[in-house]
Amino acid sequence: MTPVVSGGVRDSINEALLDAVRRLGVDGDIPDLELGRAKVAEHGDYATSAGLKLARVLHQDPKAITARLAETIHVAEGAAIAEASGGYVNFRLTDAWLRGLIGRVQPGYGAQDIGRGVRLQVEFGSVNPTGPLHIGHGRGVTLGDSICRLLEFTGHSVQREYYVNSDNTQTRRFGASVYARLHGLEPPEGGYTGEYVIELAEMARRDLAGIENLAEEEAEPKLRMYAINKMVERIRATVARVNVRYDEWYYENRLWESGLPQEAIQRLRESGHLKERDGALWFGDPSDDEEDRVVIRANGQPTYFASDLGYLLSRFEQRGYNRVIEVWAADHHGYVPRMKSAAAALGFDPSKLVIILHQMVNLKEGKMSKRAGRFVTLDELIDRVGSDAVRYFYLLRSPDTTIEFDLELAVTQGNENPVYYAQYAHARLANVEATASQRHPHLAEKADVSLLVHPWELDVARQLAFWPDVVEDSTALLEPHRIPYYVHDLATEVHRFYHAGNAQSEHRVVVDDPALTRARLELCRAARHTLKTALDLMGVSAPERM
RNA sequence: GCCCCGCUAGCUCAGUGGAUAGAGCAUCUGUCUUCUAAACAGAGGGUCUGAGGUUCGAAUCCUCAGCGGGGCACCA
Repeated sequence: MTPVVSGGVRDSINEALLDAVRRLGVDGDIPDLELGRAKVAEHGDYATSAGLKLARVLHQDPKAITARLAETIHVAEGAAIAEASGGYVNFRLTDAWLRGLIGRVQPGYGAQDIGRGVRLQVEFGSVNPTGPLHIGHGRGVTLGDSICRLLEFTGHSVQREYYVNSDNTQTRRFGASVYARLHGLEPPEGGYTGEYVIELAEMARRDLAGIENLAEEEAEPKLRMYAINKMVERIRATVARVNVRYDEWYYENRLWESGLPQEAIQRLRESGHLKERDGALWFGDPSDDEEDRVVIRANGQPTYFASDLGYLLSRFEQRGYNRVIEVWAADHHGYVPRMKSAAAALGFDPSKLVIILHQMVNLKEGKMSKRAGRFVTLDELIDRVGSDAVRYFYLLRSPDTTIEFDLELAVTQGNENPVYYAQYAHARLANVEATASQRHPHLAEKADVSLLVHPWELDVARQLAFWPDVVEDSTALLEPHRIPYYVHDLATEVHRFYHAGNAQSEHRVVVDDPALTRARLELCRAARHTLKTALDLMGVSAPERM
């Protein structure tokens, strides 16, 4: 069982701050007091501009307010002391509390109960299964997976889903391309020309007896489903290589078989959101100024949008998720308002449909085109730089930033890759712990952490104190990229701590004094657990030796 | 034309409206007979694209402009 820690020291400080503010006589609305990390060491660890904020409300001198706040504030457990500085109140974590924290850090430290068992679905990476994943898709699957890991870590009940398109225009073209290859022909206009389509046709010839004798009308759906299943298998294997897991591969045709799109269309028709025009059926919400969208084409075929209407029913109603998070590449951003207004029209709260957009991944060499079959696949990328580096590299960037993927650089990445820096810190700690157990086989069970007095020791503990904040912020904003930056900061403190022993041997972890060794070991253990936990959230391995 | 994202050190990027804007890489200078040097210590490097505005306070919010990328289907 992972111990659940509810919030970090920042939450305690914030509570103490709010309490003190109320005692100043501020009731009702308290403005955002902006408690954040102090940027300069002399300002302590956390700082708030509460004095400046409250000056307006109280019509008093900010300095006076700040001084009174600093006097009044008592942070629980004596975790931090407050001091006034100009219009700011600064908080400094106390050495005693930092020492106490070390012993409380267990595997899974930083886990929280923000979700309180809320059932939600994260749908991510749902690329048309008409080809292998390329490096752009890699971003979506690793981002989605880490968001899931974060949500699970913070007490949400998460279902991870890949939506498999099977009945849309693209997959039909895919089926038609396989059919063409089966008969030694070039794929039709707008079809898929990659080598793998030829392979699929050959495999289908073996596996589907007599398929080449059927007319296209009959053969294409069979070939399509066959090829899609093969591609899904391959996609599944690829994402597994980067530690991405799905609970469900939800096929589009399943929607139609269970009548959900039909049901959605029926309801929207009744509520007046659908209208006929030019022989087609259109969706439009009279209350917004979005353009109308086709649901059923003039030729009678439904669009992907019809499926998506049913998919909304499937998730919000049939399967009853409280919240659905979708991770899309930014080229789909134009579809966001449509989906939101469709959700609203079907009677769901559109704010429960959270859509995360990530920017594209470009190759410096030139654009990718899936249909032309010219792309660098995710598999190739993993082959070249390794799973850990792939995940770290993707997650390092905010979703809003376009990644310019310099393949040459990625391939030659070795020591300059930040993933090694973090992993090395973990491996070092593991090694030190192994050395200690050899030199001191019978160490005391309990550590006397009061022996930890050096700044480089307490700075490791200080960094550990910040971890729950990072978890909280990453979860609230659904921004896993904050994690690698934290991991880097923690690794820095670990390396410094370790290096103190290189400079002077009495500062090593493993020394003659068993009590001192035991105390430092406790710090190593806490830091190692935290590094491991953070790397896990990224899907990056934490090696014991390198 | 309309919509979305970006513009921060030579390069790649962080930076919930707060104090003196950070990191990695690259460059330069030091540190291994040692618990792992894939490390550590230090130096240089900035008109936060530009102009207005809001605010006690703006890289951050608003408006306009520029540049780059993406999108505006009876494709997804």
